[in-house]
Amino acid sequence: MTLDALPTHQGGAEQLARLLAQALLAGHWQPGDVFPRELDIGKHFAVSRNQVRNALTSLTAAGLLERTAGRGTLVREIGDWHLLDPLMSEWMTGLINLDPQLVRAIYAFRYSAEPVVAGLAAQAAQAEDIERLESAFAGMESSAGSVEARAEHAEYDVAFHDATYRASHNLVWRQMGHLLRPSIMALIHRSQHRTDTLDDSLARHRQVLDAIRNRDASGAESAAREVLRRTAIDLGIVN
Amino acid sequence: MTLDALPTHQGGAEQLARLLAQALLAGHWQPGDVFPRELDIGKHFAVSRNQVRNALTSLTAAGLLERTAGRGTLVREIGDWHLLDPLMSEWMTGLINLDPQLVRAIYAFRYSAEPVVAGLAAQAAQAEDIERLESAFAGMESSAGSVEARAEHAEYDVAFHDATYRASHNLVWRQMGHLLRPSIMALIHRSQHRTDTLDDSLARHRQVLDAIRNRDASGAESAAREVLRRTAIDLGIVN
DNA sequence: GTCTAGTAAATGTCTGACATTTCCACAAGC
DNA sequence: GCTTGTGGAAATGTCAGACATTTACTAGAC
Repeated sequence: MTLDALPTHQGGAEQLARLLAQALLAGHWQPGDVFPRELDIGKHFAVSRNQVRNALTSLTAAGLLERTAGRGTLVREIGDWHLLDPLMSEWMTGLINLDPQLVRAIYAFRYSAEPVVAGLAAQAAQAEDIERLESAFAGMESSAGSVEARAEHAEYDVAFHDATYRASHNLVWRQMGHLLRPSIMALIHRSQHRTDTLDDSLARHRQVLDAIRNRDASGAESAAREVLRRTAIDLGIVN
Repeated sequence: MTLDALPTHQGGAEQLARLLAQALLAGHWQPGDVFPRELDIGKHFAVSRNQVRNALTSLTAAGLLERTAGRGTLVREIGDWHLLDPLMSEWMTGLINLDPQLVRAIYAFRYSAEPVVAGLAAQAAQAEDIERLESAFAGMESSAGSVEARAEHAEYDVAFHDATYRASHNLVWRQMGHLLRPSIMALIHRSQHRTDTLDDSLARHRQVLDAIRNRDASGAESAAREVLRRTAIDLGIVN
């Protein structure tokens, strides 16, 4: 794999890191491949060696690359990637072609975790948390009708789940929710929402909201599970 | 807070990053405080500005610091820390004086998550997973008697929990377990194990192992909950 | 008083040189 | 023939200095 296939670069080291990372996430290089040298990258994108090094430092920190003085830069295998690294999370945003294996793993995680989180939220939610959930749900409702508002609907959907994690009032879960944002977005974009299934999805979200509002922990748990069952159907994981 | 209270530094930028990060994790600086300037740090530890910048880049990536050209470096509040960053995980290893707020948050997360993980493990565990759990438990048993084997016992304890996460056969949970390693270690070191409580802890771990071996998901869930109740008592969170 | 220009101080960036590590080839010695 | 050592090439790692950019503060003009 050469650099020629990549789009032209514009901006600082962060942009360059994002560009290279997404190329790696899309599988443009195979694990074990040697990555281009610093000087070549710098020459190709017309940036200083400093910028290249800063970018490569990020990719290395995320477990995508392995660098050794004298040998060069190697591409690591998927199992070594730091999926929960915030940088990864950022790079995955807007990336639609996720590995199917990864999609299933993330779904399975959410199916096991999110009911618990919803239960915690029902216990710990405060007024502002309820407000966030309500406004996200209202956004989902208002953007449910039209087809062109699909992106907007996805935003509100993600906001709803994020608000749920946040309402648990646990530092770790909250971060988890933040990190899962792009994954959830990818799942939503993969799931084909027809209008009838959309109504069903809305109804299930509403039950989560109501249960949290009523401080009904076990109700929130089962409602969250129902939301994810709906997601599974839309994803084609089950029928 | 000045730099004078910190131990002397020896090694590269990673060592320096670790040193500064641990000082931050221990709460030596308050959120909002200004962090020492690059040149001062370099002078104090007798390292080049480059090393300092590399170290500070890591701390910034982990959400510990916020740097702005012209203003300087500020310490961010605990809610902004990237607790799930692998770097954090590394820095927390061997650190016994964790922020109490952090200890409670991590414990609360484990109390909500680990039962679910144990349940998944009971469903998905394969022969090698059971083996890992068994050998970890055997190590815990053999090192339970003597006082001098306390560090060894902690190792096996951590290995047991790690094996549980791994047995869930979910990529995300597995990484989660890996990231939680140092936190779990810190929790174990904080908990004062007397010999009588240690027997109790062992018995509860055994129940988790048995439930997973018998593919008893709900049994594993409640057993894992019991293990964490024991931990809570040892931590002094509850009586 | 208020706005503005200027100045100091901090982080960000570029550049070139040098250090260190690794691999490879080639030759010497047993 | 096999090992061993030695040297050079190539890659990343480190350093030092100058310069750029951003920010906050201050002094002065009006």
